[in-house]
Amino acid sequence: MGSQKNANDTEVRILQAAEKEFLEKGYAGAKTTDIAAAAGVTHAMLHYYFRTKDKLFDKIVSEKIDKLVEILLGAFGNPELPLKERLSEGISRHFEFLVANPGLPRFIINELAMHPERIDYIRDRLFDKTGNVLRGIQKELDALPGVSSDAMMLLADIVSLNVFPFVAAPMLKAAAGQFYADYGDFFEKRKQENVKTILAKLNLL
Amino acid sequence: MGSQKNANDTEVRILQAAEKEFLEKGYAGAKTTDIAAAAGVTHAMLHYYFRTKDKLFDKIVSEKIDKLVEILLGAFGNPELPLKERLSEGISRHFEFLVANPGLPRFIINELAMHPERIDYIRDRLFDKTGNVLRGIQKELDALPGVSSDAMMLLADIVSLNVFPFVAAPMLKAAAGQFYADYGDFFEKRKQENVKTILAKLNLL
DNA sequence: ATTTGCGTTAACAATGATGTTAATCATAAC
DNA sequence: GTTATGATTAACATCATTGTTAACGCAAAT
Repeated sequence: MGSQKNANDTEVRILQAAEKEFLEKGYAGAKTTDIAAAAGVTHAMLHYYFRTKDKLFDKIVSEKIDKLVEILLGAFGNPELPLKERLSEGISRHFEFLVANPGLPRFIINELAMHPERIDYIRDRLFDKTGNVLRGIQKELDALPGVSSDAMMLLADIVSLNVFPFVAAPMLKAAAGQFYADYGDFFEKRKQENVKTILAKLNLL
Repeated sequence: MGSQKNANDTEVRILQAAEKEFLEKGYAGAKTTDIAAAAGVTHAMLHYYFRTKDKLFDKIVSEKIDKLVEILLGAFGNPELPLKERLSEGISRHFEFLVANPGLPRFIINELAMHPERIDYIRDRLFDKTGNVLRGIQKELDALPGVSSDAMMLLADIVSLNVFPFVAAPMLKAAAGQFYADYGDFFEKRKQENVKTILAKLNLL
């Protein structure tokens, strides 16, 4: 099958440009013409490959949700480790994933706020599996002396603490700038702090 | 000075409709015609009172930022209370403010992500004053036995824990639904949990 | 070398969104 | 009751955005 110049290369270039635009500006803020321009093609190509803006957006969303699900399961789903290591390593891995994908949480949050139906897609992929992970962690929590904790709450704690610095980056950047010379300092310290916060709560320090 | 029917009433109706639309859909997603329709007037009125979509949006953003600043200072800025009460009451007040304004955090977060310049506006109103509050809290933290903590980090912890349930509401709703009969249960428990998390971290329980 | 077929483009069509303007209406002031 | 004024509307103008289509080009297959 022949092609003029790039063929399938342009398809991925459009996808990459679309990802960047959608993550930065959201569905309504991103314009198909801008995406095409950033990909270096006419915007007709975008329609040629993906038919509509919606379909293109859908593709990005699903891909990103899958990635998110994968990392969450991977980070906390290792039942070999003792609880303390399982949690501290899980928190760190989750945080580092966010460092590598800083725009992702805000994107997902907004998408779910606009289209709550899509939560079903997440539930199907995530909660069946996390259900087991959470029940496993719950068992270990119940065995902890002097602490009554709830695995669901704990997961909410962890995700809250880890995600917030990324969704609120500009605000924290300004706030941290008053106390930290370098924003990178603040960020790195933040990861350790979150581990500390969770372990302290469980009396595991 | 005469008027046809409502006069200044329509101005506030437009503002209310605009607030709702902008909070729900963001700047790009909200349409001036929809706002006008929701306010029960022609969209020409919107331009008559506010000239442009941008100016209207600006008005909402500034108002909301002011409100946010006010609540943060009010919640944690009482130096009469001992640290433990100051924190637990601050966390609760902040959380309850969010219950009453659940869409606000996502709105502010997105606005700042799109227009980071506006952080200057926040800094001018907030950080001069929070600087003092934070330094005051820091002094008390330094006096705590066996804990080395950082007021800036502590504030980040608190805001993270409190804000996340609201920005990630659909996700948490689905997740909590697996473990809690009622989402309201989860939510109320969450407030207490956040107080507990912070106090545990400071060994104040 | 002709045909076939996908990739690509430019131009166009249609719709939607923002912003403007001239005319109308209601009310208060005189 | 006439006038003056601000509020309101309908209609319009303009521009941006999404989506389509017809023509063109390249490369491989025959």
